[in-house]
Amino acid sequence: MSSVRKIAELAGVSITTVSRALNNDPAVKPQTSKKVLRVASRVGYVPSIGRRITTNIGFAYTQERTLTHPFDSAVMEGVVRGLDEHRFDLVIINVQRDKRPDESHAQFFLRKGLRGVILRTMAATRHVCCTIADSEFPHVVISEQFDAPNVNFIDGDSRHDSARAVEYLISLGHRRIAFAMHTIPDRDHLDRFEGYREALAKHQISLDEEIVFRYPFTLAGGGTVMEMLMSRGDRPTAIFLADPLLGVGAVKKAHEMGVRIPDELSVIGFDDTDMRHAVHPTLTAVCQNANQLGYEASRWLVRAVTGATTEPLRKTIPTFFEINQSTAPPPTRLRRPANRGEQAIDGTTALEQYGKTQGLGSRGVGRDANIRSARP
Amino acid sequence: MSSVRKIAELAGVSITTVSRALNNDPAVKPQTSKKVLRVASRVGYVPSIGRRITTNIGFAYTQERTLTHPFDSAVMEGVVRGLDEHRFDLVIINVQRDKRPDESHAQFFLRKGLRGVILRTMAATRHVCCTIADSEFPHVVISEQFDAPNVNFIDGDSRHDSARAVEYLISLGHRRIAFAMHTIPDRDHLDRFEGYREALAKHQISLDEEIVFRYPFTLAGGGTVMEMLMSRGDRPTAIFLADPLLGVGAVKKAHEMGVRIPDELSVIGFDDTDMRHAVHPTLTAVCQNANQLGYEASRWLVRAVTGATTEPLRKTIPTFFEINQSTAPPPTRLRRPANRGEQAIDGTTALEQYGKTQGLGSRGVGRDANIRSARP
DNA sequence: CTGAAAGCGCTTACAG
DNA sequence: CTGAAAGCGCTTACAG
Repeated sequence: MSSVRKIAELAGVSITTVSRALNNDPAVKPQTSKKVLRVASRVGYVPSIGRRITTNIGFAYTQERTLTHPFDSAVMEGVVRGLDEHRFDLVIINVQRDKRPDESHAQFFLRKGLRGVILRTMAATRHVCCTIADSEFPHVVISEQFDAPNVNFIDGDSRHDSARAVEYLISLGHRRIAFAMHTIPDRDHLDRFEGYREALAKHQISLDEEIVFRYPFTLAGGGTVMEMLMSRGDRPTAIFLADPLLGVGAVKKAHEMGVRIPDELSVIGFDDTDMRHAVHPTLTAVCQNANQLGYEASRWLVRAVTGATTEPLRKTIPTFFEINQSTAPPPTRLRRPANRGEQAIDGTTALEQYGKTQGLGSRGVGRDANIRSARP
Repeated sequence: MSSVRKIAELAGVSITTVSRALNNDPAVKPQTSKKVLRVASRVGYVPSIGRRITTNIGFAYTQERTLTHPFDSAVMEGVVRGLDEHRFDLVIINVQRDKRPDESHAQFFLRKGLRGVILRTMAATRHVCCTIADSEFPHVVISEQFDAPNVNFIDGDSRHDSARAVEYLISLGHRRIAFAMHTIPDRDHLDRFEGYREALAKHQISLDEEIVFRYPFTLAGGGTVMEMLMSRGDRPTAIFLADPLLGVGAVKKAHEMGVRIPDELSVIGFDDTDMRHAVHPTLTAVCQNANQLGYEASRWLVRAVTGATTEPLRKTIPTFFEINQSTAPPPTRLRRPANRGEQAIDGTTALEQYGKTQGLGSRGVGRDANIRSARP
């Protein structure tokens, strides 16, 4: 509903200056431009076509696009579903390609006619999200977390359940546990790494950087991880892979190499959707609902831009830990005490014991009776 | 570049009438409206914001959205990649939700400010694509084929290779071969079914509708297919699943049920991306590059709307047939003559023989030396 | 059912 | 570096 006229009024300048600021005219004094853009973002300005108003929400990456990753496609489906409720559309935009070097992000989004933007980011470009938040342009960051109070975000906290997953391996008797993550980490992968470190530290197992693998999150990447893992002299008895494609690729390669899961090697994966069920044995995994992240993000965003809410979005959705068939005690010859003063026990019994400590019967450990984490 | 003014001139009406026609004002005589809209589509009208012009291409389903299917996410990635070259953006629109009942598709797209549209459709809604083509609105249909000369499309012809795949099974000695496809078929699935029928007919094997399965294209759907298949008294020795998720889900369930692939059951899948490599054994599969379909579709479309080309798009990309480890001769007790007058032979030999008839050495049959189909 | 005219939204040459 | 004014794009009340 806000026109250049209204912004001009609020910012105390002429409509000419507003138009120039929005279009990044270098003639405008930076200070004036900044003021205008802030007002424009705040009142939710969108260039209108005649009397009509656009209903476009942007989907932007601060780094490379990863559209085909199961996480992204699930997020996008959820986003589109959330937009349905207010009849908004999703525009996939390319910031690197289209943002002019001398233009701010908010300016760029306004120029594109966007009402708001959903951001995907990685650790190295988190600061871009803060800049956007500072400009007051309506936004939600998916899958990162921020201390700055003006950044809207929604994420899944996988650290707690990652630690829990690794502790589960330790409880089964594993002491030498490998870890795999994406080459370029995002918050999620770092969280999972942090959970892994935490669990090891808690049980006085020292972290061996030699068995922390960083490969692209593809099936092939997972295959390479498995090859690297099994080629070692001091072979780990378990691995936690912090990404669905890494997990599936690793299991596939294990089959090819004749590595029996879970008899010879226990594998814990991570799942954003249902990929843990694609392989055999079904992966024990830390899971999050990526579709829900997208849905809640976009639902909040349309409500924010339509004025239906003025609350910020700062939400963390719990993940859950699901025990399936890819984990078991380590092979007997490699078994060691699980904890100080506690002898490692026969595989099935260990599994049953874990079930019992969780308040489940011995039959409760398995796919149909998932152990879901409580928040700490 | 075309304004209401120009359209008015070309259509021989006032700009008022043009505006009304574009906005679906019921006061306009249907005949006048149709004429105006045709001119608007033809000259590539887009409502402009001030002096700027939108660069949005729509992505629309004529039926339900299937965004998370590997085919769709690969297509979308390719589409976005193709748009990069001319700095266009992709808007995911929802026709069912937003198109007013009394509004034409072209009207709807124009109102949304789209320069062109990429269409995904199923067999039951093919006619919508024809209507859109008749309105002369810039479009490409992905993965269907049309006789009408004004419909632009790009598809992969999977019929030929589907027949080839089934013939390969027959050459291995299989006579009882099941088939699985999505509940609501699109052109692709029907093509694959047609290929299956063709191959059976060619070898005088009668088609048994009892072993033609129709389930949703999900992992769970594939699992159900496998359960249904194995619960039969007259168990088939092979199955061709016309969808990647059906294939992966079926293999997973086979593992769970203890069905050995390919010893007890040969499985041929279909792959749009690289999912055949996600399972063990790697699926013998008919494959197409969905990413390329998307890329070529959007690349042509932006060239068409920017006037860089005036050629129509009517392209069929060949699929290819890749032999991997999920296929072998049927179990001995079930083996029957592969063809009239030709005795079935020992498994390995049959495989080698097929390799030889294809001009490959006996080592040539396998993942690293794919048999790619020539067009007929 | 159609159009001339009024009027808002936006941008841009011109003036300061 | 900024603004008043001209002017295009579009829509809509008003007239016929």
